[in-house]
Formats: sequence, C-alpha cells, structure tokens
Amino acid sequence: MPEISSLHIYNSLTRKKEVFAPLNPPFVGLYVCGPTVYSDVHLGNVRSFLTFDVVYRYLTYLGYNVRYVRNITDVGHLLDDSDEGEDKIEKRARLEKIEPMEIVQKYTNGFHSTVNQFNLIPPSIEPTATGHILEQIEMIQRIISNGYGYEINGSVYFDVKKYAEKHNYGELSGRKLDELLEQTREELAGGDEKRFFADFAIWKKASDDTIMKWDSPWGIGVPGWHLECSVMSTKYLGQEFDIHGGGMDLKFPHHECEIAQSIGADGISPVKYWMHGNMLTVNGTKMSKSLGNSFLPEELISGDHPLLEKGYSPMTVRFFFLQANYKSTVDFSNEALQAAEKGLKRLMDAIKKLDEIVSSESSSIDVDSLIKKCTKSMNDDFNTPVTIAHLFDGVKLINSIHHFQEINKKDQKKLRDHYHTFVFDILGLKEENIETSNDELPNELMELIINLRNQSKENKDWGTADLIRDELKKLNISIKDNKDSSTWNYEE
RNA sequence: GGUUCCGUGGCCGAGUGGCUAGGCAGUGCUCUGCAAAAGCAUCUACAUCAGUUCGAAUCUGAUCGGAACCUCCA
Repeated sequence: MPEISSLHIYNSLTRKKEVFAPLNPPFVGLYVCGPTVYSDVHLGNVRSFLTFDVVYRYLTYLGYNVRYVRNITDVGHLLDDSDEGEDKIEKRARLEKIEPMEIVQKYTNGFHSTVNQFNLIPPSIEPTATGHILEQIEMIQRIISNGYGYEINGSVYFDVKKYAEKHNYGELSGRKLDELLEQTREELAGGDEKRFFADFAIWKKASDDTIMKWDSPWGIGVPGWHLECSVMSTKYLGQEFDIHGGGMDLKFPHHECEIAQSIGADGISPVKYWMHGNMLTVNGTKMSKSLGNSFLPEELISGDHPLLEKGYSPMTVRFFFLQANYKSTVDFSNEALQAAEKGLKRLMDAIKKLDEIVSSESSSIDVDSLIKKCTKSMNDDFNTPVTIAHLFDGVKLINSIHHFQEINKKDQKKLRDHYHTFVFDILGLKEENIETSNDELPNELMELIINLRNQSKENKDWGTADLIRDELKKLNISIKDNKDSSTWNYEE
C-alpha cells in the first residue's frame, strides 16, 4: 500500500479508489440526495446522512471551501412509474387528512430535529423540488430538444433506448441494457404508455384530484423524481461538480437516471466522484419501513421497541456507525451498541483526562506520529474505523501518563488539540451528559459532599463514605476515588 | 433468473501475500479501605475444499452460506 498523503475516494463510477482532485480548488461541490419527506426518517436513513456529514467535515478540515447541497424531495416521488403512479406525499396527505404541504413541513421539521440530535451539520443549501419547478421544465425542454425525451398524453419520458445508442446507460450501476431486456420479471411486461420499459418519467401528467401540480408546456402535471437532483445540483454546483453521495439503493435507477438526464440535457456527465453508503441491516436484512424492522430515533433513544434491550444515546449510535466502514453493511445488535457505548465513554474520559493531566519536563509520547496515522486513515477513503483504532491507541498512552508515559506542556496541548479536532470536529462526536447548567451550584454542592465524604474516609468511617457514594449513584452521579482526590460525574 | 458484494476469534469490526488492528466481553495480576476507573499480562480467528507461492485471511478455481440492486427505498 503506497503512502497515502492525500485524500483518496472510492469512486463508484470507476469502482476504484482515486486521488481526490477537485475541479476548481479550493472549492468543492458536494451533493447528497436528501429525504423524501412523506414519513419519519429511520435509523438507516440517518446512517446515510451521517456518512456524508463526515465527508463534509473532513473536506472542510482539509481546508476546502465546500458547498454542500442536500435536497428535500417534497413532490414527484411516485409510488411507482406506472400510469396509476401516485405521489407518496399526496397519498400520505390523504391518509392523515391534511394538506400535502403540511405533510412536507411536518416531516421536514422531523428530519431536521433528528439529524440535529445526531449532530449533523446542516448543508449549505437545502433546496426543495417544488422550489425548482421552472428549472425542471427547462431541463425537460433541453432533453426533448436534444432528442432524448418524448411526450405522450401529457407526460414526458426519457428515451433510454435513444440515449443508449450514443451513451452508456448503466455505466454507474454496471447494468447492460440488453441484460435488462432479457429479464422476465412480470412487472416489466409493460402495458403502460412508455415506448420502452426502461424509459422513465421526467414529467408526469397529474390527475384532476391531485393537489400539488403545475402548468407546463405539456399540460398540468408534476416533475419526475429523478429530475430534481439533476436540476438542483446543476443550478447550485454547476453542470459538472465534484462529489455526489447517496445510499447504495439509489445507485439504480436514481443516480443512473441523473447521469442520463444531465448528459441528455447538457452533454456533460455531471459528477466526478460518486459515493455510495451501504445499508443498515437488522438480523441481516436491510432496515426498511415496509419490513417493519426500522427504528425511529425516539424509539432508539428511549429503548421502547421490541428489538431494543435498552435506549441508546445519539452519540453512541453515531460512534457505532463510525466504527464500521461506510461501504459495508452494518448489522444492528444490542450487544454491538452496548460495546460502542462503553468504548465511547472510554474515549471521552481520556479526552477529559487530557485537560487535567499535570505536565512534565519531557515527553515520551510521539504526538506527531499519532496525528499522521489518523490523517492517513481518513485520507484512505474516510476510513473512520481505523482512525478510531488509532485514537484508542492514543487513549492507552493518555491513561498511562504518570505511570509509564510522561508528557510536556507543548505536547499536551498538541495532543489535546488533535483529539478535539478529530473526535469533535471531524467525527462529530460530542459530550452529551446531562444538560449543563450555567449554575455553579451543582459543582459547589458536589465539592461540599466530596469534602464531607473525604473526612469520613480519613476517619476510616467507611460506612458513611460508602453510603454517600451509593446514594449519589441512585441520583446517577458516580464518584471515583483516585490516590489523592475524588472526582464525580453524571452517569448515563 | 441477471448484476454486484460479503463470509475474520464469545460479540462488533479493520486488514489485499510475510510483520500488531481496535472496541466490548472473559481470565490472571497491579493499584485501592472497598468499589469504580486505569495499567500490565493473557485466551478465543480468518466459511469449506483444492490450487498458485519459499510463504495465503489476503491471489485463483470450485462448493456452501448470506446480503443489496434489477423502476418505493438512505
């Protein structure tokens, strides 16, 4: 393995790790497919957005000026592509008996509060499909005028067969049209108005009772789902931009269609690096709402779900995800979550210790080497599990200070900065103990209690000392005795 | 059926030819009034079979098992 001194990204398009070279440094364009806001996001969705949160954070750390665009799909995501295809949001609105835009607002709010809990940084721009109807109509017109779209009965379809004459439809997902053709699945047997089964709607005629619909050169309708990402990425990041991310399950057809649309409209393959995050599984199968094996974030935190033995904090979950490679599936399990919970505590405790350590004259810890290792692993396609392993190696060193290791003031500061940068800024973890009040009173009270307890200890009144510790434990406060002092902390 | 990927110790999870992952759990010891934390030491591995090689978790082939996608999906 060659020394990795610069960022390498696994590009789904070429199926290789490539050196990351932005199109217009120091600027980087990052587009991530956001949620369709027709229901609550579940933990699998969170994992995907988390992956790109770390990508964004690390690119920023490297000094790039990143414009991060993550859309909200608030119209046009049909249940299927057939003539009766119904908009997911409309359907939900009918079920909940409220306006479609109320659905959109409700679940957008929910999405924001969820990703906020997991400490995801908001994108630079969060555009919505309904806010870009005009641009979508314009793109459809470009596609039609280039001969890659056709209108039938007020709907417009992308002409995949025509496109495939000159271009490689399937280059991203590794599919070949003739192989697709050989498929015998009944659902593909057609019977709808498309000329070719692989054609996809870029404008869909709306029925009379549809609420969200717009006028267009082809009549009243809604834009096709794949189109919005092409339009909004082009608008905010340009016809060609650096990184496009999304879940593995969007690779085909969604991202494949995006490429076709951009080439069809503007003749340019839009994305230099495609990144795909893998799925969260439960007992080996993909977490999805339809299978009923998904958790909502509230259920996860409260532990109120048949598959959960207890609740897990958002940072525990974040850490759990980061301990696996984003390209691998992660299987949910209580045991693994509990291991992550303890590991995270160990990491966080060491960082705290770093502030309290009394420094020595000399230093036996090679801080530069540790920093280099962490950078190297992150440069290797955002390898967070290996980075975390390096950080744990450092934890061992930190815990050995005053035993086998010593550290001077300069290194102490450097090490502290390193941990703060990597753990808080890049991995995006944070302290999440009980809400800290500005009030000094708890600290003063605890100081008082600890002093009283220490007096009992000096008098060898172990009964009282243990009673205080036990009673505090019931209040979720833990006391730890060190050689000369005692410390206290809130327990989870 | 097609395409792609995966199978590592009790659990999770890195690792692409030789040398250490890491976390959690276990065992022994040190420290401690006890406990907790921490440190030191230590035990469980590379699905199966065959091949290439001086040497294979890593490369090749076969077998078994699992997953994702194949127009709802993050």
